[in-house]
Amino acid sequence: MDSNLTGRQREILDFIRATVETEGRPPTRAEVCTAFGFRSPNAAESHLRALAAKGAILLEEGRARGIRLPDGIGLPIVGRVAAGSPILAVEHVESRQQIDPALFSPKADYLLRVHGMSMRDAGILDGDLLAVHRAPEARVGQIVVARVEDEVTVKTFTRKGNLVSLLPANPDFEPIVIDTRREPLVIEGIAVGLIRKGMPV
Amino acid sequence: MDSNLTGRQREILDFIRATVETEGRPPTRAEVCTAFGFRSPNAAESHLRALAAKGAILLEEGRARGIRLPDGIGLPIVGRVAAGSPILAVEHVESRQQIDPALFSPKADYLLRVHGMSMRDAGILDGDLLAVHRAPEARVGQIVVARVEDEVTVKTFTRKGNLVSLLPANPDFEPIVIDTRREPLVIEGIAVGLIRKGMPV
DNA sequence: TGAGGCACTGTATTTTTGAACAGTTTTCGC
DNA sequence: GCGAAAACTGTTCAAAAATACAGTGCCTCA
Repeated sequence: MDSNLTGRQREILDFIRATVETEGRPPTRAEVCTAFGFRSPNAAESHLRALAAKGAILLEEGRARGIRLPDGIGLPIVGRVAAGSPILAVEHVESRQQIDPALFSPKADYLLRVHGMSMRDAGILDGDLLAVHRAPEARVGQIVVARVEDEVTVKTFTRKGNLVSLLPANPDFEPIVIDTRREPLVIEGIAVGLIRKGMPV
Repeated sequence: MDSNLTGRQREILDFIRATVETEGRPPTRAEVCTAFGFRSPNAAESHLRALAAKGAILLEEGRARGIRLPDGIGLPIVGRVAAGSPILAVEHVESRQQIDPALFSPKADYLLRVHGMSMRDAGILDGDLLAVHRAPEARVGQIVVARVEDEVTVKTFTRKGNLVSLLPANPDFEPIVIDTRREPLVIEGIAVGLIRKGMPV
């Protein structure tokens, strides 16, 4: 939806987003012009048309500031991940949650629904939404989302040379040890926070 | 700031908030008129003036939809609560967090910063932000924020007749038992969710 | 009881915006 | 080096929006 934009169109879209964020309303054509130094309102107009044609924005005709940003997208909630497909593939997105990614730091890229109790002692329970920042690498001690043999798992990351250990936080579970010379280990991201909706009764 | 508004002014302000929420931009005078059935744009105009005079909104003159809502306040984060003062007293509010209260259900009224590990086995750790819905009563099994002898504590609520037990979720801690005929027990709210910002390293 | 604030009607005028029409320059794939 | 899309300039005009001015009815409070 957002991907096939030209560089300039992306800049314009970012400006619209920023304006909505900081001023609480979309910009006018004229405001786009001053922001980018255009001398003709039609420069803005045609960019908006292009963005609307690509579905990046919606234009309501005849209304002042009639630019709509297609819905508050929010963070995707990723459920069970099928083997061999990327974690953010559409079929894994259960729903979306309207949350500011910058609530966490570094920013969260998605929320992973946690299955099982293997991280219980780290206060990560079954059903929790783990806020994950996409990152290809991790430091020792960080809680990571990793993919091992096409299984997505949440564990604490440690490493000794080529030997990576993924540690559970629950004595009922066994660590996963991987020799990275033989088996590939894909870090999908690092945990940056957690959201629990509702409390177990 | 928000309190000394007339009934009608409050309605108008709520409408403005709703419009920003659903449409992503503030309403025009004309839109206020149609929403309330006014026949004169000046009805809207004077209400906006009144709201601006009371600081409930900011008006930018000469701009279409030039209504600004003074910043999204968000949920208060309550830190340590001093003895004898209400939990939402200003001096307890560490800061505020821009989160939709309706993320949780029932809605969260504030976020309580958790101190200590007495609820560890319920996945509630030191430093977590507990989303709390204000409620004067609780059902057995719910995790509550309670005030006992001027101490604010988070525990699981149980009751047998006049005997209320507040159970920790950690064997290192002792339950608190209260005879409600003798000691008063104030339920400040029930836990409806949890947010953890950052992960222990 | 009458002065003042609130909540409106009604009309008019100016700005701000959106949007159409007609062109020019640049970039880039082919 | 041709042609098309992208990225603009410049001008114009009508609709949308802000805003001023002149009133009316109702309620409250002194």
